Amino acid sequence: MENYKQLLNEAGIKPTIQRIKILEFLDNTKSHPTADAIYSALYEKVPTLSKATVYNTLDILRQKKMISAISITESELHYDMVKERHQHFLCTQCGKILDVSFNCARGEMDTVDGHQVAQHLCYFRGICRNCLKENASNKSNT
Amino acid sequence: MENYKQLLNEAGIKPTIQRIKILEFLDNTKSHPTADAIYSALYEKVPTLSKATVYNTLDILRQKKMISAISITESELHYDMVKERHQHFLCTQCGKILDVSFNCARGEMDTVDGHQVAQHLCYFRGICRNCLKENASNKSNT
DNA sequence: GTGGCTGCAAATCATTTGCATATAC
DNA sequence: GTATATGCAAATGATTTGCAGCCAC
Repeated sequence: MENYKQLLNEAGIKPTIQRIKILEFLDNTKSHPTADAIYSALYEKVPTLSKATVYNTLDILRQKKMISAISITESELHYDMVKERHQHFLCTQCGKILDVSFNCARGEMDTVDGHQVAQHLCYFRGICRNCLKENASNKSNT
Repeated sequence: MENYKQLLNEAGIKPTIQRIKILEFLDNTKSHPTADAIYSALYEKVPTLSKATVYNTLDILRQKKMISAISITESELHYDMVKERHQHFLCTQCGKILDVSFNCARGEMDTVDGHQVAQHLCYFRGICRNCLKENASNKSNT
């Protein structure tokens, strides 16, 4: 926990228990949770936590580029701790959002059609390898 | 208008005046409007139009792959008539969403990390060339 | 006539805001 | 001690839903 406190301090964010817990949670999950999922997961440990604080904290962490938002589901935002460059894959069968390693050949480009690119997002949708496997074994059982 | 009627018929969608107008509007704008913008734009021409019908129509057109939704702003969805493959650029200064021609080297790939890719979305954010130009001329005037 | 489509209003869901209280330094 | 953060509840904004009336075939 000291780690996260230090990270927040370094970013100039006052390290309250709520913020530490949210950052810690994001760092230790691969599930790309929504604000609501974060709230639900932390509510037991920090019973006074409010959703407003979760949204507020997510906004601050985003401003400081410590986390990023993923809009792949087109309904609510999912959050991810920013680490190595990676992209996201939404399985349209199980609904999971997975990290995929994919580097666009022109991923480092700084202009497209004369526009200055600051950020480049890439999303994939399809069937994840887990569902593919299950589908295959279900089929063979029939 | 006959054109759009025919398009809808071919897709197996009953061509009501509301649906024809929405499709026509999407085909004739480059602004990637939101559901609300479509409603506002058509309200004069089709005064009985309701937002429920707009949302409903957009969903149907989307199911039939005649239009696509763009979640680049992360708040509301914008809509686009599906034509040649292109990507989208959000100008963080003027807020416009522009089409950009960009083909990812691996854009045609059908798997990433073993997951079967059905759809591949790419979004860019930055400053559009128009704003860049204005910024430059404002600077030189100072 | 009947089924599907529309329009209205109410409901829902994610997110934001206002404000009084609590907390960190 | 003071500024800042939190928590609650109400507000907002996008989207969805239920349902009665309407229209096309």
